Amino acid sequence: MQSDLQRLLQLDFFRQEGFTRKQCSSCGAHFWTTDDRQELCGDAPCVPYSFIGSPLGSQQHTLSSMREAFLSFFEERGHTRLRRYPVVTRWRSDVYLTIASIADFQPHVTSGQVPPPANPLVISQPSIRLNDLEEVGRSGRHLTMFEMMGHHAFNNHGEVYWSEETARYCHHFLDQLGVPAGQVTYKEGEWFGGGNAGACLEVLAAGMEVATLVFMSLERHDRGPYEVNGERYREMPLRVVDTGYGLERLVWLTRGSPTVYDAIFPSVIEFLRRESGAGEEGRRDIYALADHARCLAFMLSDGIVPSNVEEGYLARLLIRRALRFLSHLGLDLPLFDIVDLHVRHLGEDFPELFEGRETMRAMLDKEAQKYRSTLDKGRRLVARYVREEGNIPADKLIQFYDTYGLPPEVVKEVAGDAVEIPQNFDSMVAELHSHAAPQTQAEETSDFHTQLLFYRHPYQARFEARAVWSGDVDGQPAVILDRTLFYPQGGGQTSDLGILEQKKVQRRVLRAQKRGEAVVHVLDGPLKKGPVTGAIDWERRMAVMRHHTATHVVNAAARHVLGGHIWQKGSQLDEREARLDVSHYQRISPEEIAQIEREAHRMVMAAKPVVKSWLPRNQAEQEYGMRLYQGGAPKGNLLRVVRIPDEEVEACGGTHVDNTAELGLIKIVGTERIQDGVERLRFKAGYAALDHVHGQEELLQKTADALSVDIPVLPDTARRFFSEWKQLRKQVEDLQKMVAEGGGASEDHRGVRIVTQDGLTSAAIREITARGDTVVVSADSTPDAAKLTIAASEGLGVDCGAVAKEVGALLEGSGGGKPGVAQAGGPRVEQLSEARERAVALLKKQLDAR
RNA sequence: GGGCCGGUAGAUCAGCGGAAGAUCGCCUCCUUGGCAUGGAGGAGGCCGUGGGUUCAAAUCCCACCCGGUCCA
Repeated sequence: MQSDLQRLLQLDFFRQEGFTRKQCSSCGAHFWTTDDRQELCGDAPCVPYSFIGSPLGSQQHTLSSMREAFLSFFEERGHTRLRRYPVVTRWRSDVYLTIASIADFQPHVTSGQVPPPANPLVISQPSIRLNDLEEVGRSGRHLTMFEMMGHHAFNNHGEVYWSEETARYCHHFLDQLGVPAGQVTYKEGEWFGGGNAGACLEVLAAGMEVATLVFMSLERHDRGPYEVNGERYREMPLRVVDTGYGLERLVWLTRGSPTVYDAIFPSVIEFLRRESGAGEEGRRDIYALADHARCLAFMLSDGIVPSNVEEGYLARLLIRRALRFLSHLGLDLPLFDIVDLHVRHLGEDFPELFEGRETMRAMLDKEAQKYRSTLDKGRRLVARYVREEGNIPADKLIQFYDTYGLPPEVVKEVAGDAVEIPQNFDSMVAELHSHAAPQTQAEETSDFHTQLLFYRHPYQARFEARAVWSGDVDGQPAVILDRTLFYPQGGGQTSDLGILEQKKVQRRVLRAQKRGEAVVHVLDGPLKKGPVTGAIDWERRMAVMRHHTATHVVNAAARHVLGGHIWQKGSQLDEREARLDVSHYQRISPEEIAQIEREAHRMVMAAKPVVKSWLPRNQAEQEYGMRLYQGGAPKGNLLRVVRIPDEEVEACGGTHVDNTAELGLIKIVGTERIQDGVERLRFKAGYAALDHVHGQEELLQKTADALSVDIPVLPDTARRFFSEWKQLRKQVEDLQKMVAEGGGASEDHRGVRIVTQDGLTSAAIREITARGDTVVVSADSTPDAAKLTIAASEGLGVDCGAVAKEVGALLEGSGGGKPGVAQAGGPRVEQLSEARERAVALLKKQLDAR
């Protein structure tokens, strides 16, 4: 370890409390202990758990009592208690799930951009880590979801507290729990993650790590003087106390049960044991199932929708694992029932879990149903493969997994000895997907700053400004202005178009785009530095503003109609149309679309103001919650908040109308499924919506005209025409058979009937030849192509293919087929009758030659 | 976001350049006192949509729509 970092851990506190610094005789790590005889660091694997069967502490805790003990301990010592954050990270885009309490404050607070919501603060943060998934249930201590209790101090301008106080708090807290000081060791270490690093103390009690005290003081820098885990770091101005106490582990410590699962949700374990009747062999499945269900309770109620992408995929992964455990245990009950056990249990401390329970049930049922059909389909596939091909090679096994989602164990169930699962299956799958990491685009910067006039003056179309830079962008002339009304492309909203004028020279603005703090206007001709007059295409801007406000309205309407799990997953809008992608677990039905439209119009007709304001991030979050982050994770401390009172609040940088009444009409024109779990709503507002309705009416009218009926009877008429068409097609075939049987155009040749009848369908031809001893020649033509079908009953010894080949040449085309049936064709329509005669002649010749 | 797979009768699927098939289900009749079963016959297909290649496309190519699946 770096000596500078190490020095930080040589605390006066340790000396005052009678700790001595030792080096572990097993792993070599330095640690602090009050027990002179202690030679080992106290961490796994050097030391085994010693609390199982002999718990530590003065009382046995529950999750609830331990959490409260921790939070109030720090509250009493000047910390502000914060509510938990969601387990899905709406406020940041670099990770999907909240993996630690400090994740709540990254990157905005830890980078110093945003002040902490309180300082110092204490929180118990439900956190999800899926990296040791296969250990869950097996090891007795791994959990997919756990609460990380943390007290944090952000030492920016003034010092709040640092390592001495942090260690002291920890010591006192453990003391208050009744954990004897002699059982606790503090192991020195270094910590890194999320671009930061620092020294840390691992707090070990009875062989288990119960907390980590991190002193985050470094940030990544290419030429920094520190090296941690192979990366360079330098000191940063903000020093952060980042502590993480494992709630579940502390509870376990005070209960001394065989596993952490028995300690924290005994009633769920008990239920599963009773229902499944499983003994020792079902232990692992029961533990893992109970764990996964608890994790899912948080994931789903925090708004994750199972999907094949992003965090939704992680939820699906857990759901499918849980379903497999269910079936291993022979339990025939909905997964929701087990999740609900947790919800009812946890609901006292997290009442929000109760909301959206029905949605949770619907999503879980849907997933179970999907998984069942995937497995059914896969099993049939495997069974057929084994039947037809025999053994399943490794690459086929991988294909079953990768393409059809069939885990190898399921393949094994069906295939038995016909398959062998390779040891390195997982890495073979990984190999399949190894490809270059997507290149991250470097953010463009600029020395210039453009004042954005459209926020203050959203209804202004003309402005005066100065061109402060003139040059080329991607080979096109462009200028940067000191101030502009042109909205640069961003946040899903298209760029404004319009005109820039300078001394009678007019240039069209082809697009405006952001470059750092500047707005670059790309032009159809060059302009010089100096004063310019600008005018944006006002009708277009107004249409865009309508679409943007309509997007917020539709988002709120969709949430009202479909449920609280609806989150914006993206949006795109211009003057013609808006597209809003939302998280949802099934296709949106036409009825729901109608309801959403209706709900949207309720907001339009209520003529609600659209209020825009700039708020500090903490204030905005406090007033409006995480719902703000619909469009992704904005940067910086100051957020622009667009609010439709009582309906919708979003952090959004786009241009909006002042009142929902200005939207006029909102028409949803289509839905698409972008991915599993993400539905796209396409809609139009204002004149664009009206134009769309007119277009639809015109289509209807044209269709009605084509059928010479009135619009109201159109569906019936179309249905009638379609069924009549099918009926007539059948009749034609039947009549053709009858006509051909009647044999007006047939002759006998050496006991074989030769039928020449044009325009026969293939069904008729087959019928005719089925009688035996018959050959058929049937011609067909369009204005620019001629076709001849030649067919013969079985066993006549003629080769229709040869005939077709020769006749095709006559039509300047080609032909071929099987002996029993063949086609010939070509462009020479006028040669058709000659070709027909030739075909008959050739067939006769063949019959003669038999 | 990327990769792979698929869309054919009500269901499950085969066919993968030369006449749209199988199994189950459905309908009618026969066998039976009735049911299960057995037998005979029959109905049911814009071969996802739109372009293209070809004498000829369910089949090959392109685009789109719909679905499945794995990875980040």
